[in-house]
Amino acid sequence: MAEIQSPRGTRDILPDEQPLWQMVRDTASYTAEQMGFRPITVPTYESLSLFRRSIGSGTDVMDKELFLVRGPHTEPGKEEYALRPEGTAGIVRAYIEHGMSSLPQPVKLYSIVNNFRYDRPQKGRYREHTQISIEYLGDSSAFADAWVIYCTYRYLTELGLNNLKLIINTLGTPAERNTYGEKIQEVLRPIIDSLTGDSQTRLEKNPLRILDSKDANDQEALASVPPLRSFLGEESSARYAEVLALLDQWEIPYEQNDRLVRGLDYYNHTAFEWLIQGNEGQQSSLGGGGRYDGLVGQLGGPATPAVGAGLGLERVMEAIQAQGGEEVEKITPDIFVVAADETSKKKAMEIINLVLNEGWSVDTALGKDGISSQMKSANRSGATIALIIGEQELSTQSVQMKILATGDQENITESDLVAKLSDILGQACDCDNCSK
RNA sequence: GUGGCUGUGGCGCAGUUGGUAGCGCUCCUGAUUGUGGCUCAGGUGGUCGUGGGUUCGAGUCCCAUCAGUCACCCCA
Repeated sequence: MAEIQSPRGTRDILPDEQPLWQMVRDTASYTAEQMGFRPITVPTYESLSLFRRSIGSGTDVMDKELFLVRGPHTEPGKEEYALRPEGTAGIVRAYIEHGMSSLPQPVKLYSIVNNFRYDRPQKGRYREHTQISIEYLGDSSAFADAWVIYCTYRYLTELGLNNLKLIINTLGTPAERNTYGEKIQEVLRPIIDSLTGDSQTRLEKNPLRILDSKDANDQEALASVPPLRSFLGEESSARYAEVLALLDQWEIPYEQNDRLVRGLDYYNHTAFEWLIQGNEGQQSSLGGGGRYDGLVGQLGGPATPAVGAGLGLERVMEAIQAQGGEEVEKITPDIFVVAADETSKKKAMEIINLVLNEGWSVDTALGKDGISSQMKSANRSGATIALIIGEQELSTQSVQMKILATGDQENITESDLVAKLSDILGQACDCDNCSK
């Protein structure tokens, strides 16, 4: 055990995992941009008050999971910052600060953000995790909701994930939400003693959150609470129906769930969550989102309707791994250059320069002496071709070209080298994204 | 924040009733001073998570602590 370890709840993604990790990230960016979302980068930490005003106290994220940031001379209560626990608040802050409300609406933004929550770590739950956060601002239509969901759907299916499940609900307008909250209080207050401690606290602070309690007694008590749907006005019901109809048209399967509330306070109308089925543990949620029409206004901007989503990229990666899917090839060099002795190393360095300029990837172990150990390195590097240079080659202006997989070797004059390498590497590599 | 289980070389593991810390893989060297994979031989690497305690003696027993993991809570 090393003396110094990575901080609790953080993890390293090592070189072997990087091809998959980068593919997960790149596909996220690609899908978002393909669907009109433009990239934005915002700071890793923001004013504490930003999160206080957006996420809302009474949520776990604010009450017990925030990483606070202070300067060495910060007076209490002044200049307080926090590492972001989620991406939306910072992006909305930037939208307001840079006057994006006077851009043509809607404004569609996305960002890949690392988020921090001071949770107790567990499989699939880290104190630092990465999300793609997509935000569709300035459009109140049901179509915007569907577009955001469609984007997340396309992303997840593009990665080859099956066993996906979309659950969806509507929370109605803030007024309808409040009315419903009061109804919950009215029904549950007389039997408050039968609820869990958490639910008792929530009954006063945030009654809707009781809905997704997993406790059997809580669920039993909730049976006598009418569904939220029965409190919706005609407009809200019609809006919800329209969202569902749009999902049907894109053939996105979903499951309605009256109890889906989500942990952040700013949602209204549509709320949704993506689950991965199979590992029915608690960490089956890949992410989710919803409409947050009040948020821009709450943060001091002009009243602006908006909808967004966030997906946890570590969980997406783990879901791919769990499916055993998506072979991502290890990154290996095209060419490995070997020099037999000191004088050959100079020529080897020229050759390296030449083939790098041609765009091939190169590795070498010129720090090692001896052809044998260099060839060993060449083999382990996974290179397609080894180029070997020694006294004989120097005197004949040539190199030995060896195909490592077969062991075939031939002597090539330097002037033919590039053409010959093109032949072989052109055949050997048929991927789209390599440098050739 | 609550509860269960687990911490032994880089990785995966063994270690009997307390009595000199081991194996496999990896890594390094050599057989093979102009050619890798296979094979064989040798070698590096551990104050047994950390700190106390019991004992003549602790990887092993006790306590604490840290970390991992699982389940709550909640989320991504």
